[in-house]
Amino acid sequence: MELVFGRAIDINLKALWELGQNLFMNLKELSQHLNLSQTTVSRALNGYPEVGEATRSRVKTEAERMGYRPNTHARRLATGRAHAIGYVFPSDRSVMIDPLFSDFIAGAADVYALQGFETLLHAGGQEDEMSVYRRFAEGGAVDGVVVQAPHVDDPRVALLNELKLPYVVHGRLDSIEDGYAWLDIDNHGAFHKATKLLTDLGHRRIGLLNGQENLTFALHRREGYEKALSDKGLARNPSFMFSGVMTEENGYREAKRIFQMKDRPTALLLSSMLLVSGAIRAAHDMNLEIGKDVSLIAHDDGLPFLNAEGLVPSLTTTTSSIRAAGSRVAELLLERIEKPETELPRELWNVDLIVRGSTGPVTD
Amino acid sequence: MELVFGRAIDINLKALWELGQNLFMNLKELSQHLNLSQTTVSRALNGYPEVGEATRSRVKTEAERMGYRPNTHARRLATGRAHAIGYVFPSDRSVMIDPLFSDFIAGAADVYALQGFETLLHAGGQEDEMSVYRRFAEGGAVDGVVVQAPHVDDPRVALLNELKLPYVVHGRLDSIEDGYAWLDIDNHGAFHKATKLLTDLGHRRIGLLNGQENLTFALHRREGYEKALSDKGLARNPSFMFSGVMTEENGYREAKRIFQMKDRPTALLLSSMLLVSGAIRAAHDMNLEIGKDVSLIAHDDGLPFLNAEGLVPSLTTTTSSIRAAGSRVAELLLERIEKPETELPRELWNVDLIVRGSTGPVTD
DNA sequence: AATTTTTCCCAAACCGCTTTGAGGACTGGC
DNA sequence: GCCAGTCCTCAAAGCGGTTTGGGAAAAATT
Repeated sequence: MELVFGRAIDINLKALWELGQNLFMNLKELSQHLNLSQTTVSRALNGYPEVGEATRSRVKTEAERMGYRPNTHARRLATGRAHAIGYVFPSDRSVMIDPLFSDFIAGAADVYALQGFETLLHAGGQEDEMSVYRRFAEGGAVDGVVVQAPHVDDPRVALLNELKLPYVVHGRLDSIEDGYAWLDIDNHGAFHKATKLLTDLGHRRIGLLNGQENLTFALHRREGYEKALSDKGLARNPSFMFSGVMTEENGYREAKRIFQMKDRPTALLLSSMLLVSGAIRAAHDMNLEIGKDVSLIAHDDGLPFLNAEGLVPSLTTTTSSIRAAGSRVAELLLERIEKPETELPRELWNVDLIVRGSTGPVTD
Repeated sequence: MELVFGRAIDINLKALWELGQNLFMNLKELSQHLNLSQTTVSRALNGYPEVGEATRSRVKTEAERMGYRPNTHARRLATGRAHAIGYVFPSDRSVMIDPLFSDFIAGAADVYALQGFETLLHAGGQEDEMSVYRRFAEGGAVDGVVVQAPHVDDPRVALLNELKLPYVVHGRLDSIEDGYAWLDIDNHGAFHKATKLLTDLGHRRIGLLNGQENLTFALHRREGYEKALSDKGLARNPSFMFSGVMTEENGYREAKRIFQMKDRPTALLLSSMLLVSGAIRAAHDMNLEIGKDVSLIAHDDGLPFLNAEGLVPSLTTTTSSIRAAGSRVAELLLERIEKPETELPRELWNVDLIVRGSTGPVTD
């Protein structure tokens, strides 16, 4: 009787043990199971040459079979590499809500996953943004960070330099191009090109619905626009311009305001497809035919759910995929982490002007 | 000569050491600096009662002054808690590009940051999605995960149960409500309500532009819609319906297709504001006045850059903030991690129908 | 056959933190 | 003056990996 009872317990314990085993097999257990040392098993799994091929394949198949996964944190502690990239969202909410960022990050996350890196997101909370970077760097939480939406004289870059945490900036600090790693699109050139197309078509009153101009990308766009105007001897008219968060609503309100002016602009530049939705609505309201009564050029970040070519009439755009930029920034950052001593990457992407149906000669 | 040389080296080493010190002060160094043991310092910083108030405040101010940050991975290894939540994006790209997700996660990330949790994003890569969950669980990379966009009989839930990794599903598995933690909005009720409003207004031909119906939220919406139709003895007409990715483009194409039918629907239900943009464009094309020639009701997830109330005419919607859902899911998940033994949360949110200007009586 | 080289494997140290179990230095009560 | 009871503090043992510095066996060289 007692024997039987004892056996029952034995079996249960065994089952329990195997359950635990399956869920959390660690290196020690695996190596015991294989009659090898932890060293050898570790080396076999990580592809070190010191271990024989026969042993390696035995270890690998057995590790696979037993469902062994090395503990992330132990590995990171031992190697000193986090295998993670951080994205810190500015506490400024207007940036956070921007769907551009999700696409930018989506492009990057793909690259990271391929390299076995994780993507760490930090948004909001009561912690100071700068302090998050500090913690990331000194706590070894990430191997690098991406700086998004830089503004003029952004303090983040100086901090990251001090912390010696690898980073890549998506955009530039005003006009400074030295001393930090960046990838940017030629916002100045794009809006210069776009404005020039309009002036060449005879437009003399051209409006601009822009993003927040404390962010450099928006600033550069305005500068490109103003440069093209002054090239033709045209004065800028502040009442034709808007700078703010790029939402459908702002697009509608501002486009409508501008369209209602006595000497209204005959053409409009828009910094985002979201502004376009609103502007088109405003044009419909006022019975303005796009491409005829009013010409439109927008910057298209290639958001997959908002297609410029599909609009009626199709939209003339300066086009540059923000998703592709996200991927490329990720690649550059991984390179910097791998070889910190190599030259700082500075990559300026040309932006194509694609002329479609929303632009036409002025018809005053 | 040699002495001087030696001194120069000394100074450099000292400077170097202090540099390293400032960047990576660890617990050992801090405790030596304070003439205390690591235990005491650790306890002082983590608020354990075994340490005197005087000592604690001395430790805290000094740690602050020296810029000490505990190493993330060491802490996680020692405590066994990752202090991180994982979000795995389905490899299906059509989901990934959805701006709804960024808002959902934005809401959550805020909550996590407040609790000192990090948000881990995994998207794409060559690794099998299920395998990512395995790694997250067995490698201890995260303390829990959020399951997004569940589809009928989603395999992820079974896997997570097996792995014993805490999770909360945003949505439900078809009609199953037991055996897993979930938060969902009443999609069935919302679209039933919306459809009923239309039938009450006299509409008898009502179209539906829906999301992908292998996802339960879309399925539930269709069921609510069909239920309301059959309540009135109306038959569903498959040619009035569309199911697919919710983009502006699809909204335009499908709305136009439907508006061009001989006996076109007099009202349209839309599953997303993105579809609305396209449908409005289609209506303009066909010179249909919204709220008069055609009634529109959309589901509004409260995307900050696409405002239903701001449209002209303002849009009748079923409204539920996806951002708020993201926050609440985060809270529930943290609770589950804290107290795994408590009852599984099941939270069904009511959805308000807000009647605005885009719906009117039928005018055949 | 003796020696060198190569191949394969191991024990132990280490990464930086938390936590256990114990001990020294104070109190206060008798 | 002695003892129990607090209050603080500490040394050491994990957590689960990687990496160093050898060492034994097998293969190659002489």
